[in-house]
Amino acid sequence: MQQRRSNLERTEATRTALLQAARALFVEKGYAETSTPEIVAAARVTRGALYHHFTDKRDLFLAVLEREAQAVAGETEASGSPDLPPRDALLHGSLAYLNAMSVPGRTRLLLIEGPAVLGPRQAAAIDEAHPARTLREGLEAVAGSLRDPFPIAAMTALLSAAFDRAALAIAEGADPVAFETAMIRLVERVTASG
Amino acid sequence: MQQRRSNLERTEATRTALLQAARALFVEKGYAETSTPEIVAAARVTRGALYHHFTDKRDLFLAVLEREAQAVAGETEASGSPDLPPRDALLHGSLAYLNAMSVPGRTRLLLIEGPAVLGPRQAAAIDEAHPARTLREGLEAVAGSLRDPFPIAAMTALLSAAFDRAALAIAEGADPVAFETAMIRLVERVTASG
DNA sequence: ATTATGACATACAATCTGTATGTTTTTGAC
DNA sequence: GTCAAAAACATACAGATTGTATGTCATAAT
Repeated sequence: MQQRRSNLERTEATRTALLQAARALFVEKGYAETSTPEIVAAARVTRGALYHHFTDKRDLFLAVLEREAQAVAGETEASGSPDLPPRDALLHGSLAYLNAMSVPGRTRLLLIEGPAVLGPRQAAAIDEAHPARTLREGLEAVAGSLRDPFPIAAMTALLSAAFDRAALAIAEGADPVAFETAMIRLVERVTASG
Repeated sequence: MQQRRSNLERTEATRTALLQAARALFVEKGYAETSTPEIVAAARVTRGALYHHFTDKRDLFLAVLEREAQAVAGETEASGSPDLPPRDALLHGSLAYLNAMSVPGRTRLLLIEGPAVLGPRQAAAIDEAHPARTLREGLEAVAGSLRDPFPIAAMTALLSAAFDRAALAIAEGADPVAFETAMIRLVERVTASG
């Protein structure tokens, strides 16, 4: 009755089953309120499998997060419009990011649970891997044409936080248009040459 | 050998002992990694006392948070400078807030653990009780003199998020001046009439 | 075919949380 | 001042959770 699957296939199958089940539960109930017995039950595996593939619950959570962050990166990048003037590219990317973050559960995982479970440092590192880095590069691209410059790294962090709050608010049911408008306004004002 | 303390004194004493011990441990190790046996040991009480005064661990955490939020409110308000023009008052209050948030542990409690433990909704409610409300009122005060208006509620949320990130970054060791500069720049640009 | 390795499965020890049930102070009436 | 009621604890306990240790079975390597 055995399927005669290769080890690679077995690993792949149980890992993704665990990641999907864990993601759903972490989104629904949060990290702390989700138990490993629940996760393995949903994934139809045993705890032995979990602890074979991940060092602990936190490690599983980290894997879920990295996967999610990569999905965000992919989706925003996919919406990339090449050969736009820097400032327009920045504004365009802003909306793409908010759109990518509107996938259910994403804000809770990346913006709420992540920092608490992994600590602000590691969470910031994950953010810096793409969203924050992209934003910073966008700001650098327009900074050249500004009269009085500003601390780019700091401003990147501040705008990044604003983006995240906008995503969070939209996910919580706030009016998307209002937040998109406010966010665009913010970026426009900051990057205005005047 | 009994001290013959009144019930009010007893309650007050153990409650503050618990709140102080809990605060220190929550700051040091986070909410999840702090156990109630640890807390009561540090406070020199028993778990019975804890569960007599608070319904559960989360309730104790909530009490710690509200205390901390009130301290922030008090400190920023104390630095209040009456009869300043609205825009100057806003800028002045901005720095006061960042200053108040620089008390060790405050960012971790209010900005990291809080949202994760209580959920973004309740955490936002605590924020709205003073910092966000103050900011919104400040924005409303200057909004009148702006050419094209913006969604004030949304903009309040975004700037509030930026403030919090600045506070967090400074607490993590980033250059305070850079972040204060960037933050002031942000507020100035948004509230600029042009 | 046989052995080694990877992929699990099961059992266990240590904790932790919340509750239930005692015990000791205070308090309030008499 | 005495005594009952209530508040303020203290102790014991049940249930659940985490990580580990150990055992088993499928796959891979020789």
